[in-house]
Amino acid sequence: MSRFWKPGTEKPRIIDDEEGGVLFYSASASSSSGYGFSSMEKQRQRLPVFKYRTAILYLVETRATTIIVGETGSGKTTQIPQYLKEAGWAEGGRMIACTQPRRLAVQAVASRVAEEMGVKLGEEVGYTIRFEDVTNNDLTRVKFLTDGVLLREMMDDPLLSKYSVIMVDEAHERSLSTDILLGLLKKIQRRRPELRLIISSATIEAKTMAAFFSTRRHRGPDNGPKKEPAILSVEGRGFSVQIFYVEAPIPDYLRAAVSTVLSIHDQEPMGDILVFLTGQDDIDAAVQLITEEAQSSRKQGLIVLPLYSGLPRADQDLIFSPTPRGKRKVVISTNIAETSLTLEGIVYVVDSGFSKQRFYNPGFDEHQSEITDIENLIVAPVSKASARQRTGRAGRIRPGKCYRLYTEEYFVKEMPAEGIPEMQRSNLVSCVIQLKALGIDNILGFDWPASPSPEALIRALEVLYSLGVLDDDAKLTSPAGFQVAEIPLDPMISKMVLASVEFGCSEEVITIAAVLSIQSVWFPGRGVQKELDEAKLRFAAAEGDHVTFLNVYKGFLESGKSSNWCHKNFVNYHAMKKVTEIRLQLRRIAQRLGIVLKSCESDMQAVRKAITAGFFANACRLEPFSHNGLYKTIRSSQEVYIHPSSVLFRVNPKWVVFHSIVSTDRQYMRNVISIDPSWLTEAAPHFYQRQLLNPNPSQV
DNA sequence: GAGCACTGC
Repeated sequence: MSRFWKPGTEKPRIIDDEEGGVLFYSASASSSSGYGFSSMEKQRQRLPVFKYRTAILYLVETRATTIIVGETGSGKTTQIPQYLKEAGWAEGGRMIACTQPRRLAVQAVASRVAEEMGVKLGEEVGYTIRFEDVTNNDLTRVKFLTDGVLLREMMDDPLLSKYSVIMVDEAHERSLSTDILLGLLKKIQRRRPELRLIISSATIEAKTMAAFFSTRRHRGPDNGPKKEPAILSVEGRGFSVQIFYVEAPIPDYLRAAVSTVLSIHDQEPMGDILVFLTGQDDIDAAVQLITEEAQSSRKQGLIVLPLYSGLPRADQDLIFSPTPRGKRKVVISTNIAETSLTLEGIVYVVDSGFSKQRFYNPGFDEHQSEITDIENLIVAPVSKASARQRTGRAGRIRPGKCYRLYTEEYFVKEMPAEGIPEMQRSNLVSCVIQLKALGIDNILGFDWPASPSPEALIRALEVLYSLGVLDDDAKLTSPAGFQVAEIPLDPMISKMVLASVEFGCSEEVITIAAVLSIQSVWFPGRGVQKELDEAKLRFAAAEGDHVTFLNVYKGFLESGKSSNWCHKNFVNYHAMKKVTEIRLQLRRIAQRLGIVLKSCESDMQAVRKAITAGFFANACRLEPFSHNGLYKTIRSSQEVYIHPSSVLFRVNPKWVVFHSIVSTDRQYMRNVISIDPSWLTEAAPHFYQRQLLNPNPSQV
């Protein structure tokens, strides 16, 4: 392999900070390496990361793990994989991998890199995301993929042996799959000392990450790479953003945001405004208030647009249309604009300091009044890291301004430095089964970048045990456990799919599984509620929502997958296309697993039994003499109601199972199907004892 | 008769 620093040039300078074996590297100010003359090369050399090229390659060669802290615009994501390739890390049939948390980013980065390298996408440079594998086994040397896909690859190749370097990008986001991946990569490193890791993060939290990867206690052979990770900091290329705080805490961030927008419009030069609020309700209200205020005070030139993921596609696209001359665009957004979408042309950011965050309470205390074992969405303060990210959105085209709707004292003294990793805020059922499938037996002792609570892990193990996926020794059962792990769905849905074989309705249940893994089959939008309700009635099935989905899917197929048909029936065309994609993938996996694909035609009892086999833990009984539709869960007697969007709303069958709960002032069951209670004991005799089911037989 | 931050396989 070639050497990475040029012979005769100065060796990279390394400064030891004497803390935990972590090294900081400081690049010499200029880089004189004259290489490449094309304009593409010149563009590449102008990126901030370029002057660290030698340093990065030096560290990757000498260290098992290198942590790169880089702000946006540093060029690290597109350049580092190319540096590695140029330095020979993809020689001898080996590959360089670079992971991203999101599909769109994978596609965008891969095509950019292919373009810079002057190769056809899918050959030397390729990418893999769910449903799309644009790689070539013989040719691809640099591969971009989502971290979820890399995790799946580990099921076939647990040591990821074809990769010489794996770069995990956006690690600061601490997503569930990034954290699982990091934990597993650390394990792989012990077995494969030649494997190099690059962890790329936007925040200084890098030190925590370095501590995680530091393995000085287990000294390896002296000839291998040094085990202590190095941290290298690469500056970004954003413009400066001036930050303003409120002087005293404000009671109502919605109104404060509205008035801030109006005064920016009054007093500041042209430039678009991005406002971060928490959710659809706040955003729609703010859009209306700003529009009204602007009209009543005859302010001209404001284009106010909402932005959240539930918005119809066409409305989302409005955000990207260029602002007409003399106008000012105001985008009111959830934190979708913090990471997933980048808006160009933003000069002003207004940050409420809040976002909706998922929290999970595994709930073992039976006396607590709040509902447990449910993921909840709660409005909570953001972290400093998020606040900085939001601020940075104002400095992409020229120096900008950021208005924080909280005090500087709050920011400095009270705002947490980092958000809580998703691992510590989620139900871990999927996560645990993935580790089990990779042969990690001691889940409680697994070395996580951020340990989840033992309660959450135990709860996940319990659920998997009750599904028959884990045995008494907490090992995957065969074949059910291995099959459930192989199916890329929530384990309860996967179990439902497996059970459908015995009831002869796998074709129908696979459709239901696909629908349950997307947001909604219905077209979003509150303005057309009445029409949507009427449209739903055309498909409504007495059995419940799952059978209703089958009717929608059937109609969609009979229309020839027509977008026009969807439009007429208030069905979301993009969602239905995704359903057909997921369905195809599931059919392929089912065939590989030897699952018999069979339709039960109109036998909906078979379908309901299969659903019960996966979701028996979500069984509920209507309270006797209940006049307002109060149900109680069988497992823990928690009070729940059927959501008004369900076709079973006000129908209130005696026994139901639900797919999920939305928790507001009440707990609402979403996607509900009526069942016969005897199916519960058939599906999970160990879980339901007969006496629990029939405390009062006369009322059943 | 009510309300869904955001990803991903």
